[in-house]
Amino acid sequence: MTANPALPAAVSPTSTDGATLHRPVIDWFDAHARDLPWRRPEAGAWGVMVSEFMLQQTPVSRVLPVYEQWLARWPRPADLAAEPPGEAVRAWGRLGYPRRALRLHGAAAAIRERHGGDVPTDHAQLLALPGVGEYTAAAVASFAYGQRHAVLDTNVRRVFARAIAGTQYPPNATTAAERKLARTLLPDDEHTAARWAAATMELGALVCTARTPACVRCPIVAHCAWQGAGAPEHEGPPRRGQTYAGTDRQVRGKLLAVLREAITPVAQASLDQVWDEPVQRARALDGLVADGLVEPLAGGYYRLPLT
DNA sequence: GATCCGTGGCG
DNA sequence: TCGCCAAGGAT
Repeated sequence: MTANPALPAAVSPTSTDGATLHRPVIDWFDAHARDLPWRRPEAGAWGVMVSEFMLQQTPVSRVLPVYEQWLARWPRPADLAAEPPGEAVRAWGRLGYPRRALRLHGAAAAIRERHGGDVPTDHAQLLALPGVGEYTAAAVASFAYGQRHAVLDTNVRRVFARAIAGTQYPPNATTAAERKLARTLLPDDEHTAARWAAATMELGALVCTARTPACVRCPIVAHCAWQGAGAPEHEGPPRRGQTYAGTDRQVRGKLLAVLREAITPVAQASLDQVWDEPVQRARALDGLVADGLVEPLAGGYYRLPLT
């Protein structure tokens, strides 16, 4: 990694190092961490994994009720794997991105087949599961099994961007420099590293928030490069806004909402009512079928997938 | 690396 | 009101 002339003092050894931050951040976490169900010991690795799938791009408040119902119905991976994938899609409700439900079902099946029904402890084996990427593999290994991994989600990236790099926001896509920084800042001790991972995420979620950070409540504000620089506004191109109205995603959502509520197969004519434009409507439905979220039947009927 | 993939709350 | 944002992953 080459020195960035735009960030002189921010990354210099005179500002701070990881060890300086560990204690105040972890102490703050011990005092202020939310009591979330997937953080309780009884959640187990499966509970942690379910929560991580649901929390991908979805706020905690909306995940909570679905998570409780999900774990009550499918307390082990094999319980979910025994059901049709469409049941996972139905139980997913309105969490959004329903392909996650399909992947979670697929992960449960893989856990049953390849790991004897137990969520694997090995990072590489976690990463090989459907729907498990770099972040989720590290999160499950760290939160469920107490291992030492750099857990780099949007919260942690924002905390590091401000505290270390001195910028308001991290880059749009995760960079090699960010990964290296996260590894450098990771405490040596395994248990402490796992606490650090959870603590930095929580700090980003509760204090170092995207819109209006509560710096007066920040345990490391005295070490924060961004605050030290006067909290400069983000420069450069705007961070990609995601339009939704009128997109295929909206149409897919409307189609799938009908199918989730239906116990019996749904006729084409019923699906046609959710969107006027026929070309886009057909494209959206084809996409759902291609993704395995919808199963086409003879005679123009559709349902959530049984296989 | 850019794009696609849902949904809803909030300032 | 409406753009922004929320514990990403797959292609």
